[in-house]
Amino acid sequence: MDSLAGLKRTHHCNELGAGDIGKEVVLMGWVLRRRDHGGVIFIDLRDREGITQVVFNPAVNAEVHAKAHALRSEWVLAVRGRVEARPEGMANPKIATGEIEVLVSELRILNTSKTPPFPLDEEVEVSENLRLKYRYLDLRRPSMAANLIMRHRACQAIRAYLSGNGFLEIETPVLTRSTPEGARDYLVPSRVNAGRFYALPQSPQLFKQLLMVAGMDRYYQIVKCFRDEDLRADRQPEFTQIDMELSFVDEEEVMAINEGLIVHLFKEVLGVELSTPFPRMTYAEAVARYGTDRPDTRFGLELIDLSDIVRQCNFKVFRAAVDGGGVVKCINAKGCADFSRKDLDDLTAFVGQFGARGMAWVKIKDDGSWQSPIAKFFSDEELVGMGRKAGVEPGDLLLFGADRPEIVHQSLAELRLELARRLDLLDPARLDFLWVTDFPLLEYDAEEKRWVAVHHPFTAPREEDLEFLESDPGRVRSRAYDLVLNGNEIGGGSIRIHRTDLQKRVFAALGISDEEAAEKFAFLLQALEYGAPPHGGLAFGLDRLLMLMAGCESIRDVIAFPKTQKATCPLTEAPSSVSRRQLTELHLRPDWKE
RNA sequence: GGGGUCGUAGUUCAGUUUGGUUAGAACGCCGGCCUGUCACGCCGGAGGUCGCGAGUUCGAGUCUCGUCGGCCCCGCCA
Repeated sequence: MDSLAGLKRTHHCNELGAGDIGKEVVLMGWVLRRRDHGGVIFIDLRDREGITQVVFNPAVNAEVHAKAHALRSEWVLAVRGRVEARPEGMANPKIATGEIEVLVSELRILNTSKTPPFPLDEEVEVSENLRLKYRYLDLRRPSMAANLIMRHRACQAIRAYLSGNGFLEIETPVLTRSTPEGARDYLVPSRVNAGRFYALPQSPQLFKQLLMVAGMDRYYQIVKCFRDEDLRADRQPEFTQIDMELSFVDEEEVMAINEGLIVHLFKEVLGVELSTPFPRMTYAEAVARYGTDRPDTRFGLELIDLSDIVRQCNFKVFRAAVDGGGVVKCINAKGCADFSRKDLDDLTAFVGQFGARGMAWVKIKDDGSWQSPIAKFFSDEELVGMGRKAGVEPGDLLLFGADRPEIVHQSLAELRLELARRLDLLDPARLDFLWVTDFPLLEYDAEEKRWVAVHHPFTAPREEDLEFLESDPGRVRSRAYDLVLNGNEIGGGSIRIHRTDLQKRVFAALGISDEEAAEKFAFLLQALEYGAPPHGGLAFGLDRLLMLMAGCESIRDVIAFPKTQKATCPLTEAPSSVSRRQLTELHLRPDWKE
């Protein structure tokens, strides 16, 4: 093994090109592949940035060539040599440095390596568990390195933009207090205060409001947040938000500044020019047309409301749904009348996951007649009415949902996406941003038998709806807004309540008593009494945003050290058990078996 | 808490439907040959608790039950 002493790297492995021919250079990196011809030996040398072919020629330097015979995958090398043009017709267009190679005159073996447990050349998919266990190897793979480089550039672009727009980057505590509402907290026991616990923040929500009261005017932070809930492809127990808050603004200004941020980010990182303002849609319209508050607007297949038409019909399922306060809606899958019985059964099972108890369908035949198990239940007038409203043409397929609105909306919204996947309607090149506004302030939680905040309890209600806060809470709209990209919620925020009296009224509407509010939120209510300015903000889910920008299927691919679906880390084997003594110090008595 | 799916060589997989000789392939690895390759090529070789545990059977990678783990989803995630 050799020393680095006296040798300095001159270039990364992506840098050299035809313009460098003749230069003496020093490269350092890992052996990606070796091609040993017995005579000449080629090594693809890889570092974070790219790949360069280095050549050992026995005719040029027999000693160095002999040494190179021993090289194996992932050994760490320093090479000194001259940049040479590749022989005529030997250029490799697949790599950035493909026009040249480095003819090595000095080889130093800085470290050897065991044979890696999986190939690092991206030719085969490797199980994610193994990748996570050897994440330091997985991250050497060019695509993963590129994701982390992109993440860095995104964070730099975000900081530059926000700093340039008067935002201060201010850190908030990670050890803070548990507050009711929202996700389950990660708790940290206090050694110094027996029986007391810190909570890791679900978001810096209250601190950023306090910073507004403190006169900081504009705050941002790229910050870790923690939620102890079950994981998904786009959900990790710790994740990163771009968090911000602004004083003396209304929702228009918050949205305008964030459109600017997104435009800047996509230009800097992806070189994509976006046009603003982004389209907007109210929550009510989004749910009515798409069944969801985060519609993917890259394709049609919108929901069509037939409730009024079938109100009196003879099909019991439809009539009962409407009579019971539900709705009947359909999707017109244009040109899908050739779906087989099995296709329809699959789709019925698919919507079943979301609570739909069945799925009626109609195929429109070439002569315009309806082929359907349920057609016989409808009058001509009803058939004509439905057909007209759904815009049917021969060859179309109508798929129906009839139930409580939540079930119809969720199942048809998911069905719409499933159809789009099957029909290949999701254009990966398109970036459809959409602001969704006018969310309801509260929704009724049947399980808890009380009203809960749709966004969070500090969201300001719309002034003109305030009169209904006590009499008809579900009717009150909030000053909240979400930003949606291709059907993914990438950010959300609101104008906050900045007056104590209103905050107390909202707590009351949420069934939080004065005593409980005083106990849990005293610091916030008190702060609002000392000249809190009008303020509002927004937070982006950075991991999710980067996942979409990188075209990945999972946020794990844009996080250096993510956790598995069971919230474990195969690399460190966290979470781990701890010593009896540590528990005792924390005043915890275990009730589990070792 | 629930549903689905996967677990076989270092890796990616086939074999499981219908139980039956010595569990295969490709890549990787090791050795040999090879001076223009770039997923180099040619020859040879090593490498397996079939996730784990019970059960059924003359016999289990294959069937049954349980269990552990990965991934996807529902619930949950203000």
